[in-house]
Amino acid sequence: MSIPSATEFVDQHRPAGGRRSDKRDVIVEIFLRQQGHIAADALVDLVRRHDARISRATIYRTLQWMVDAGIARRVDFGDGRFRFEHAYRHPRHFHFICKKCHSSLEFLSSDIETLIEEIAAVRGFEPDQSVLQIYGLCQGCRGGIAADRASFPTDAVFARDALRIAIATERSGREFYARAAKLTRDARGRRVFEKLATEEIDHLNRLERRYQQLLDQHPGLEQQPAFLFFKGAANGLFAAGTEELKKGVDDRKALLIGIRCERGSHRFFKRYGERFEESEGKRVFLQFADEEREHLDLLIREYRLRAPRRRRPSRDARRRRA
Amino acid sequence: MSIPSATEFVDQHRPAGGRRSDKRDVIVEIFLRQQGHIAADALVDLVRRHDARISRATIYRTLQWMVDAGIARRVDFGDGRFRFEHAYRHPRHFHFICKKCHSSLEFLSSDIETLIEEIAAVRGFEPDQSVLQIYGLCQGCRGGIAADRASFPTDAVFARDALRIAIATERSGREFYARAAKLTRDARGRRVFEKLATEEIDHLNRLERRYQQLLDQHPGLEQQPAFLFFKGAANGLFAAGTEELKKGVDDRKALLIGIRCERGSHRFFKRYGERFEESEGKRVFLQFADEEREHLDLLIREYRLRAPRRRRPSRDARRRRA
DNA sequence: CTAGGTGCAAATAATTTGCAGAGGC
DNA sequence: GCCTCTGCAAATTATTTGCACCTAG
Repeated sequence: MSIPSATEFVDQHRPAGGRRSDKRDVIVEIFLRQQGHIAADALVDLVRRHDARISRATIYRTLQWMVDAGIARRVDFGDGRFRFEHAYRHPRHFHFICKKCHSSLEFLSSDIETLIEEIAAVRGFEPDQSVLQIYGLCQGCRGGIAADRASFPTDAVFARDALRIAIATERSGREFYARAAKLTRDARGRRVFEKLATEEIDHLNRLERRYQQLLDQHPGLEQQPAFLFFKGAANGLFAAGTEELKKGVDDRKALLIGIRCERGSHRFFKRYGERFEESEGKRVFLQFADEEREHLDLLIREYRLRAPRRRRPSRDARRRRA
Repeated sequence: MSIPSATEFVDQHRPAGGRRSDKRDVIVEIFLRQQGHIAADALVDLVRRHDARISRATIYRTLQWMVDAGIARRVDFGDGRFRFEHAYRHPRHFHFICKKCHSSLEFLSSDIETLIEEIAAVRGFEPDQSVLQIYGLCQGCRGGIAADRASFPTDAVFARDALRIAIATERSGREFYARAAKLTRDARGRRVFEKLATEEIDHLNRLERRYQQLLDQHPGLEQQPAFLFFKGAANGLFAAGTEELKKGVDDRKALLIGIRCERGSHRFFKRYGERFEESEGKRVFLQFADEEREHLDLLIREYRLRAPRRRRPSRDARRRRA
């Protein structure tokens, strides 16, 4: 389950019944080396520099082949020509497009995607892919400081942001459980929350170590602007639990609240992670989802072990028995 | 300040130093009669049916002229040709595009637009216009019931949705003030909240009358699917106030809370209304914004009138005086 | 041997432009 | 009369295709 190399990535996507060809391999290889998007014509230039005998038609055909195979995506900035960007370690995303210098910034927003899905459901539409392009002026062209166009692999930034979301989620979980422990009078319930809080701290530490590792691997990564924006993920998950705390909570109830939170977290990360092509970021999402799932299973087992508190049989029952 | 007719709309947008021409007028007139979007070629057919001597080039040139003047918008569905839609009583919007039957549904989401602005600000980008196209399968092509393609003027649906948001906001305001009145122990504070609640009911009634009027004007309008989606507007505004109620509130504090809520509401509707071309929906937004502003001013005056409660001078002060 | 793959040149398709003449102000 | 608008045909631009040839399996 490790991340494939570029060659493996292409091989995985190669359609059955196709033949190999040196020229196509050259074109694909040069294409995959590109950061961001490239127009067909620009790719022709690049390829020609390498081998002048490769014709323009072949390059167009290969581009089409890559799009069909899922190796490339065709994007349209509305200026009458298509650009292509590769999918290798490069999730689908949205674009800010500068009208002046024609540069573009990439980003993704889980919140926007969630809203799109909600609205589509209301209108009975089954969305398949969304194109969001925001035209305007970039920082540089507005006379501000130009954002550094250092070409970090999107994948690394994506992984970083995925980890940041995971960390934010754990933090918010830790805070919730700590607060819950303070508020809970029932001793057993309190102990459950305390344990949950400790576990969140453990998990948080692990995530933070992994984050640090990633930063060590890519010096300067932390300063890269955000790629993946999210608000709902971390904020929404624990909100529902807060209300219930007021009613007083015993150990089983506490476990139930924990189960609900972990399940929400698990689902969000699972669902979101599944949306992406193989990449470090996808792995962060899915791994975190798995970890939440494990924790969830543990809580469920714990819940089942604790028999419901014996209640004094009701007056009716006592009378009937007598 | 009434809504201009189509002719007035064109005249308002006509650039200075241009000359009139019958042919162009014909093209513009036929174009403005269209619902939804139309490809240049299709417009050529339509215009030719009216006057066969108008050349293709003139129609392309007029289309360009309309886009420059802000009468038309050019939209790109990525299939290699542009479509045009007019701006007259037709706010900018997003599209669901069916990959099978090539139909399209229009919608707008204040929440998505807010998120876009927030993200743009973080990335230092100054957004000017956003293109959001969601490709997939429409209800009809999925084998469900086809949505009725009854061609309601977008403007009417937009106005309806704007009123719905305003009504939802008032409702949530009324509920908040009623709850606040119940929770407030201080008699003067309670009376302030009670008065606010009554005022909201008045306002709500007025809005509902207006809504009914609109429905009477356009039979079948209520059944049209939603065009404008919103979640944040009504929900978010009164949330902050709820926390404060717990701390106990006197009349001045109650007024302050009311002021904050009305101000939030005013700002949202003002800002959102200003984004649109002249239309019934824009008017609903701006009028509602004005009404909130009036209410706000009233509250502020009321607040100023009420002197702060006299406090017993502190022990230090008494000692100093002695 | 045969189904793809490739090169070349020609075709396409939507849109734009040069230029001569028509027409609004 | 001047400057803009219009019609026609030719140009442009990015992309696709027909066809003869090539080559991997």
